[in-house]
Amino acid sequence: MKFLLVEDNQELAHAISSRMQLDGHVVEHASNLKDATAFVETGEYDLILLDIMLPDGDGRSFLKTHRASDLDTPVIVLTARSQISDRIGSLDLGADDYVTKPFDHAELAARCRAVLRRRAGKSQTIIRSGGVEFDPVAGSMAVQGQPVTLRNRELRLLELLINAPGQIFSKQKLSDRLFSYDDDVSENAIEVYIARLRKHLDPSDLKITTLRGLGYRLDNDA
Amino acid sequence: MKFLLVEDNQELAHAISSRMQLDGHVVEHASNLKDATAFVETGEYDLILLDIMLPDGDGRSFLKTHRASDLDTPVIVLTARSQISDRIGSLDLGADDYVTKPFDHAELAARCRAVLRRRAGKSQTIIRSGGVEFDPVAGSMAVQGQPVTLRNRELRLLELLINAPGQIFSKQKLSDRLFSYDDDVSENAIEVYIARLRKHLDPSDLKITTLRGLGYRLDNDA
DNA sequence: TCGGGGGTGTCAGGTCGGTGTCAGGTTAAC
DNA sequence: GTTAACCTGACACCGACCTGACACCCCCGA
Repeated sequence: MKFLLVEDNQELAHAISSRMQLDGHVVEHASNLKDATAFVETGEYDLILLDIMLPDGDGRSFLKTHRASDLDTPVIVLTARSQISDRIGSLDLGADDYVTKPFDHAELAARCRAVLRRRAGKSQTIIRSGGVEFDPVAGSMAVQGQPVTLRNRELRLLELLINAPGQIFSKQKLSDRLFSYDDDVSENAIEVYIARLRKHLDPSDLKITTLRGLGYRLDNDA
Repeated sequence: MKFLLVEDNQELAHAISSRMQLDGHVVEHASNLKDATAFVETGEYDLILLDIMLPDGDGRSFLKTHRASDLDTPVIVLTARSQISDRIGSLDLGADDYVTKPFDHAELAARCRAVLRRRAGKSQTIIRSGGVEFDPVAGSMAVQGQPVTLRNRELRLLELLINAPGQIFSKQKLSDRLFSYDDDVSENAIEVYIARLRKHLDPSDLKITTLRGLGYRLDNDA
């Protein structure tokens, strides 16, 4: 997927784009409205991440003209916490979702996935695989029909893995997605969560395979 | 499907119609009651999205004459965030559903689908679930047949939850929906209202589940 | 203008569950 | 056999959440 990030804070912009690249997305970065407009006119994007406060104007005006020109690229608005009115107003202007700064990168990634999924026409968000039903919106899972309550972290870990079955996730990668910068956790934490998730998945056909020195992978042993 | 959108705010109108077009619908747009009447007399629509506050009158009068002339096109009313009392009348006048601004476009789309789907039967606004009868217009609720009077905030909270049962609402989302921009309330306020609503729902099968770190969810423990 | 009352949000104290760490055991690699 | 990576049961901590009490405010009637 190709994203356009419109954000004037260079540091934050770098953090976001590197995080998005972890997910395999291509990110192009504009620091102001002028550049953003130029980018949109010349390229096609799957998603736009739009900061509201920009040096040369209000992000909402961009959003407005963007929608007015019949472009239907989904937009997620980034706002500061205090500017609640911005979030609400931007929804009216056609934003697909908003995230308040400071935000968890894991959360932003989740929102992006949700928006893209919604846009793909799949209003059906429930993922079924190997005897597991997973509903990220409801935060619920059922294994062989039996409902299982997952905790916050377990949920997010499962969401990561199940969205890319068969892919190898290094512990570093998982750690990056599950935790934010400032809290530095030991790699063992990941091992623990993998174990907990494994227990939940035990009755199903989904197995988490360990690849020594490489990471983990979700497989379907049907 | 062919929709008629009656809305004087041009930006919002454009946002809505472009969104609806994404879903493959044709949208015609009237900015006032006069135009709306002309549209309805000349064309056939599958659904009407009707703003209440219009430059040349109250949308409800349009709704009334519309119903009086035996047209059974479903109508979804768009109202500003306000007291329940403001909405009284619109559903009595034959609206099929209403959405309060500001709204998620995804939510509006969902309401549209719901209205069109249940159009086969009768227009039904009272929600019955798990021993609870909820009438959002009258602002009344009954648990196991016993009438319960809810306060304004409790009503709006219940309304949010019951319209999307099984979905997780973060505290921030609930806060955005329940309160307006200028008053910034602590997250604890949400917790308090959840508790108050829980007490009311106690005799019923509807339970509000806490998902630590994620939010709340309305479940039916039938 | 005053007083009352219902609705509303805050606060403080308490509870409890998720969370990450640790230590010791197990397994794979060489 | 040695080593490093990984697994896992137990545990303590911290913060999210709950809740009873309270102060505030707006509306109403006197």
